[in-house]
Amino acid sequence: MMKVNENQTEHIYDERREQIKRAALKLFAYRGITGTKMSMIADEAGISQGLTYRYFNSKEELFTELIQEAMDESQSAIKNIHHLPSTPTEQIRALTKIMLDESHKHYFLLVQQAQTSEGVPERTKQVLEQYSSKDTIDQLLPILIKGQQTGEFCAGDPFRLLLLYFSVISGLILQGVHSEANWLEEVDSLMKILMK
Amino acid sequence: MMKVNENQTEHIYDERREQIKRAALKLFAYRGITGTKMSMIADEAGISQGLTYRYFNSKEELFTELIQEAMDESQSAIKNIHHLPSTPTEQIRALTKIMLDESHKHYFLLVQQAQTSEGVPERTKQVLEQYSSKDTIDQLLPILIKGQQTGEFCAGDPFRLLLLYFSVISGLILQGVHSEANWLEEVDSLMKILMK
DNA sequence: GTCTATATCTCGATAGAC
DNA sequence: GTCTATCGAGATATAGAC
Repeated sequence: MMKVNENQTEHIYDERREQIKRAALKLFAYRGITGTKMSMIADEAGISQGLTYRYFNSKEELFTELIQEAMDESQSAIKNIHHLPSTPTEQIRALTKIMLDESHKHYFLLVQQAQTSEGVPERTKQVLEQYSSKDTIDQLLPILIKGQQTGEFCAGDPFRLLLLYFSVISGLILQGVHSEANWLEEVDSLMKILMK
Repeated sequence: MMKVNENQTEHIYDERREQIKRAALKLFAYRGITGTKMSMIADEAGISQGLTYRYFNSKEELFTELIQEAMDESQSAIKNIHHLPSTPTEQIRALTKIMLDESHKHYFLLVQQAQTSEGVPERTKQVLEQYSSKDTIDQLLPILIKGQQTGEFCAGDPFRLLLLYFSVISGLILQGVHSEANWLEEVDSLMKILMK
């Protein structure tokens, strides 16, 4: 008969954890780990600074957990692409749109921040390497090669082409942060990089 | 007869200033202003931490001076493009190569960092706005429009096309930091964004 | 569970010896 | 001119009251 209460307590606990993570994601994505203070995260989440440490042992742990989530998220986005039964062009277009989409932006920004700035803790680097951009691209290689065979995509080293393409997308997301630009409408312009 | 000594002293002073600036540029570009500690800059320059303050009043001043320099540098790169008497395609290609070039990379990265991360001091923001990316693109508009008239470039809003293109370049530079990729060979792939 | 208070540390900036 | 020592602000992380 203790069960219900226990579950409820656990539920509240998880909720608060998520609340802190949402606040932290937003801040980390825009300001990086060194530029984000724990007090800012607490403010954004509407709780006291000290309480944050009841849910996360350190700033580093919080940051790393978010990176892990972001990686999982992008992995599953790529997995889903393969299940869409359409042309390579449409598959890449769909993935591009997901990446540029408002709801995924923070995650991609966070990873971008972590990969480019050097003030990242050792523990976090390990998570980043675990799913390297190389693996991500390896998964997309079959799609690109098929597109080259059908004549939709241009010739050239498929790996290098994909690396270029996704570097471009990542860069655009970062750039768009301030300019308020919405590159979603420019997907076709971007895809010209891959097209014949 | 004091003149010679005075000049020499001044020369040594300027040399050291440049030495600090070189060290700071490298660090700021990769780690941002909040991720870079004055002690790191001093280490990189091979001097003591305290000495840095004999040459710059504050970290902010050092950062802002570098931003100013980076802006001047990119402005003059764009000015020079107009004096090259060649086709629009060649002009844009030349500018792209300059931006991706090793020697300019740090400057472009620094500006990128400053424009995207939020922990930037107020004074620096003013310098950034002084030469906004809008002005930069405005200067290149005639080239793009000419290219559209000659049929080299694709149709579409010239401003939006250029903004997209230079966002792509900036993003690539950032992305390339760690992957050691050299996108110089990919200039033609990138320019497909603009081409017919 | 949550907040306030505080110990501890890190960093920017200054002071003073050489 | 340069270094070492140190101050003071602000941040992370902990402790203790409610």
